[in-house]
Amino acid sequence: MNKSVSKDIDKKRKVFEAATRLFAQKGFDKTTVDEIAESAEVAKGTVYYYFKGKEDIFLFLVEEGIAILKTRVTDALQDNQDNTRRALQQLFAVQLGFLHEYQDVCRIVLADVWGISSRQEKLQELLNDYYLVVGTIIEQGIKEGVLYPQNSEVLCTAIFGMTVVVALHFLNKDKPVPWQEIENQLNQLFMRGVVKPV
Amino acid sequence: MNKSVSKDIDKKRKVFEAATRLFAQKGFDKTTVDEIAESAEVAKGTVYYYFKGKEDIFLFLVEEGIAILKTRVTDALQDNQDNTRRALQQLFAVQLGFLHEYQDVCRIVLADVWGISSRQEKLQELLNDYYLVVGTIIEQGIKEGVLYPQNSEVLCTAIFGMTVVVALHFLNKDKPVPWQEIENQLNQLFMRGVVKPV
Amino acid sequence: MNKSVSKDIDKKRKVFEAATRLFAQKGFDKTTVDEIAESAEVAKGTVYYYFKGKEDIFLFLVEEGIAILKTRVTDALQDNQDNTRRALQQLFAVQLGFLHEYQDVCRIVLADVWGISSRQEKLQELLNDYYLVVGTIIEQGIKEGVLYPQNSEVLCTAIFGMTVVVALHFLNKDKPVPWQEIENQLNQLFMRGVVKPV
Amino acid sequence: MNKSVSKDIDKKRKVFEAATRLFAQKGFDKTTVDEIAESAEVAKGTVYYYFKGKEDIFLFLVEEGIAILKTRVTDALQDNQDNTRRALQQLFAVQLGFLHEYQDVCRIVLADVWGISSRQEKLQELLNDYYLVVGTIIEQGIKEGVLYPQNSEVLCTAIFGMTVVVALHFLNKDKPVPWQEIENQLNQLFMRGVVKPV
DNA sequence: CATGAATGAGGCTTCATTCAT
DNA sequence: TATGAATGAAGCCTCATTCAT
Repeated sequence: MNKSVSKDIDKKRKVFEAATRLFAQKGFDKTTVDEIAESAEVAKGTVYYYFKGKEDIFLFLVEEGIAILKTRVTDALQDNQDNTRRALQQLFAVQLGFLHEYQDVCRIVLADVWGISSRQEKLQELLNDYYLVVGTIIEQGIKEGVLYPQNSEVLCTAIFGMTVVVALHFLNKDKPVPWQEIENQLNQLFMRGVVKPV
Repeated sequence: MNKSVSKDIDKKRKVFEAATRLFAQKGFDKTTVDEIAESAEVAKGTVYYYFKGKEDIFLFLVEEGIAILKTRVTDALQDNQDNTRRALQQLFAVQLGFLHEYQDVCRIVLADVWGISSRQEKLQELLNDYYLVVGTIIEQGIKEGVLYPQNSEVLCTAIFGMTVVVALHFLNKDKPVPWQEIENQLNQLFMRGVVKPV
Repeated sequence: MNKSVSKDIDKKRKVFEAATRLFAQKGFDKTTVDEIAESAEVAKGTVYYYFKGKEDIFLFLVEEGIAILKTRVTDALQDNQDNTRRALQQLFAVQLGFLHEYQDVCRIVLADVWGISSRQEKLQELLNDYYLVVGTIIEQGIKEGVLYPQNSEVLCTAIFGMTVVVALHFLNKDKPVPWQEIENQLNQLFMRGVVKPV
Repeated sequence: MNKSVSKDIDKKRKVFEAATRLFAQKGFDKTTVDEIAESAEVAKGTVYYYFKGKEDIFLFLVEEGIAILKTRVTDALQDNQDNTRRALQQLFAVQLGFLHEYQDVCRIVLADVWGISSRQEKLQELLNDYYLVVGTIIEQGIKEGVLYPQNSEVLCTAIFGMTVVVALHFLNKDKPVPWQEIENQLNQLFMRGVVKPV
């Protein structure tokens, strides 16, 4: 009985994982349900037993992904509530770590967040939720005088954008990603910019 | 004869523009050739008279887009070869301007650039070409001692990522985009970071 | 044990009744086994425990329906063997009463009886059986000189057709069906036609 | 060029005729688009080039069928406006003639007019339209004192029902249908009933 | 040059049925 | 006796592409 229960979860998870892999590789539209089923080693009907449809898998997957990122970031920021400097450093670390672990989900999100279909609307909602979390810590830093005054919306989208694009760029290459170097450099960028003072 | 030639060019351009518009609105896959033809006010066969197929329109469009961006950036950098500080400022201005003017093309490219399948490879090649241009000026700046020493690949992908994601984020909202504010803020980020010195 | 037996019967009946309801509402093909199971408040497997399949439920239901009608008509006719006039009156009364009481079954049967494929053949056989019963009384009436000489096959199918179509027409409207008026009018039609003699 | 035009019409008509045949034989739900295409000797895509979908074919077919019947009946009734007796006789003749020619459409209508899905609603609307035409002549006959006073709605549905069911019953047999005998007998039914006066 | 009728491969989804428990 | 997870055949429909004119 234990076995059957674990098996059930197995099948749903297998579908879920196969879909993530394939969506990241080929995009939502180019991925067929047949491929998902085959890659998950279940019958096509099984996909529909656990999910209402292709769209449903997508949403499930993205929601879960962003939820995890949000949780991690929230936790990290809360642990450093009294130290904005450290909080920002943690932000980079957490985002890069997430990219490392969940690069597939990130690719999916990035590929679909532009455009205007209904699917994207839901996605942007989720992402905006996430920006809010980061925005809060930034505004707090500005109020405390730790950060220069500036538009927090610009800043947190910039942070997200640079982290993600840098990471995905390196992940696309065959060489191992210099995670530590990236993290350090982004931190430096934040601490002093890139242009030396005159 | 003059008339017929201008008409021909007209039809090809109309198809091209309709495709751009639709790809940006609904994505490559969700756009049908029927729609393109209708939106361009030509018969479906005409689309195939001027382009080899849907994919062909896409490539045409993307190549042209990136070529324009590359030209603009190259020009801007060359005009400021002796002043890295100004060159970087111009880089932001040009990138943001391009996003503003060609947001349709940008959406299309960006929606497709993050996967790892075959079509994306072509795209990434084009993008890497572009990174090279930007990388050159950065390395020069480092050598000249104007920029802090750092990995130029990280920096130029970071620049690209932050610009793009910020711009598209604001373009997706209904309000007008605060282009000037964004440009200033990204410049400041580069000049001094965001964290005040202790 | 008593309890379990009564329960069993309960479940089979519940499935049967749910199926009847749904078949009448949405037709055989548009009704799914899932719906039947849900509507009967049993698991899907249970449906297959009691019936060989969807088709089996259908046949069970139709056979039972026609059998009831046949019994009622036979009884009514036998009670009036010596009075053809009354027998015909009873025929209308019984048919209309049956349509009233079993309109679900009637809809199901009637929706399927007019094709010419294999399933319908079985149905038409059952119906022909029924026609025979009615035909007998008519022929007797003719022989006795109570009815005008005529083709009994035409007459009994006409009786069936007019009764059914009239009844279902009114059942499809939202207003209450004027059963008594219909019965009287059909009787009058048989007694004197609708056209006044010149 | 003439040829191509006639060919075009040909293809649409071929689809249309194949669908009619199959719907009548196996019912709407049991008929697949593949079968329609194959039976019409066109590619599956062609079916969708001319019709929006299976439902669309159905509607087209039924609308056309009922429209023809309505026209014929209207014409016949108008030709006998001053003679209700003859008008009724013509009504039987026209209905039976229509059943003879368009038995497929009739089967389809009959099979689908019961039940309550959206498809049927449209159908019942069409049929009610038809009843109205027949109802008018009946009411006129009553007003003129040619017919016995009675509910015209009951009468015209009864006429339709008996005609159709009788005709289809005989068409289902292998023997040739005794059209003349049926027509005469139904006329007699209307002129004097079936029961001799005491 | 330009057209649009015609195609057929391929995608998404539904659902009756089976079977291990 | 009763269940419900799992299946896969089969249906409907879309759409990029071709080709005769």
